[in-house]
Amino acid sequence: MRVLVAEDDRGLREVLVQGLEDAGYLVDAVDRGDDAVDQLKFYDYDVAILDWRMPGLQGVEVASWARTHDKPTAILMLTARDAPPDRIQGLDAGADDYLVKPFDFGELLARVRALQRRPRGVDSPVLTRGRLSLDPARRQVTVDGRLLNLTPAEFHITELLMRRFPSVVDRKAIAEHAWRDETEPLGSNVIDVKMSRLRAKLANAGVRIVTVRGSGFRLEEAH
Amino acid sequence: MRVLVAEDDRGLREVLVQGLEDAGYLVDAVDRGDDAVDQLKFYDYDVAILDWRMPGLQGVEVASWARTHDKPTAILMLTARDAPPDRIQGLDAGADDYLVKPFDFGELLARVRALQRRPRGVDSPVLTRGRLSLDPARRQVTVDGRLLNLTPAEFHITELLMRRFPSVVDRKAIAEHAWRDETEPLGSNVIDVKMSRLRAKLANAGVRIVTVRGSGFRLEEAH
DNA sequence: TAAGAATCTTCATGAAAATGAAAGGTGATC
DNA sequence: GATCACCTTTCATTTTCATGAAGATTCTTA
Repeated sequence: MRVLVAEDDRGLREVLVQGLEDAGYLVDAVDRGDDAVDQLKFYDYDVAILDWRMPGLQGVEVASWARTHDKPTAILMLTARDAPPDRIQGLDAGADDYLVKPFDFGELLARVRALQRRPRGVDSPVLTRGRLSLDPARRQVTVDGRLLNLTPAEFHITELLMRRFPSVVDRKAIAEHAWRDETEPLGSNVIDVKMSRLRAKLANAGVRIVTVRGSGFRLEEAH
Repeated sequence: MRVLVAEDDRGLREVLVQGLEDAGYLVDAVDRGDDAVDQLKFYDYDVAILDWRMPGLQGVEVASWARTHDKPTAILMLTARDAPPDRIQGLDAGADDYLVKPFDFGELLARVRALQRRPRGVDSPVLTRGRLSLDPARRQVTVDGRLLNLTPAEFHITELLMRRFPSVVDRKAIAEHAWRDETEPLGSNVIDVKMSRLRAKLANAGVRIVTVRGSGFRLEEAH
């Protein structure tokens, strides 16, 4: 398992490197944010431990760089700041976890283990497909920056189709994710009606809802 | 997106439910660990928020149940205990994240969003034979990238033949996999009809359906 | 609190696709 | 060459899906 440590405080950096190596990890360390980006360019790290504030680039900036460049690396942010807004910013920028300094080293190891355990893909906080993008935090859907006006149900369905892309999403899953009582839509044709409306609204979004007869629906990038 | 809340403190539970619903989630709430397991059995939640200690089953126990039963749900643990050893135990039991009470609600939402990004399950293994390939997740079959238009029954049969390759698949197995009531096709010649149509569609797929008289059918790579 | 707007659901209708029964043909096996 | 298993095509039926419109419900706002 390969781990990247980006921390400008020399003492802490050495503690991290030593401790992680003792725990059996292969560790590379840098002391600047831009150096961290360079490392991420060339190596596939399982986990990157980033300090919140560093020379060069901030931790958040490194995180969102990694996300926008589809890096498979899980990101653990270290921060001295304990104010929630900062943490939220970190998480929404694409960090997978964070830890407030000072921290217990055993806990850091546990969090690293938790991060490497989940097969973490490369989902940026904002889902994008074709010209369409969906921001879960803001609950907004845009096409080329132009805001789409979706109803709650339509939003849920769109989010589900985007998250499951390119898989087929069956009616049961749609019912579970977009209705409080999931038995309700299954007896009627509500789902079909929603799909019809959604298709109309997504008409020019570089994306298309394909029906898979007998199975469900699937999102497809329009050619 | 569907979220499960398991928290025995009524006040906190209601705050969670209300806040999450305001944020657009569909929320189910229980106040016991064993009830949480029941819910997880029945629904595909995207995220489960579990209190550390609850009547019935502890949060950790629910987490490890979910893990051993391959549930796609991401788990966020709530704990009043701030001692590192406990946190470590929670993470190692299969929780994906945890939050120490009292917490900032905005941070909880950010963490839930981070957990939702987690890609679910295993990637669909694409079955390939000859020029033919079948993607179970997309429910589509292609020959050299060209999309084949198969009916549900045809798709099921193709999938079965490919999975069992190079074995012979008997009519009973075909009936079981492609029909809801597997006794139905056995009295008639429906299977033969399907096979005929399928053969036509697979004509140029580098693959052939061979009849094994008296036994069933088998896929064969065309030479 | 009541009016108005937005959203959701049901209904009706039409179209498209999939299915299964039937009938006649083909080829292997004894 | 007779029989049996399988093949193929046709066609009527059934299932599934799409969509417009209207009524019902929920939410917002005055």
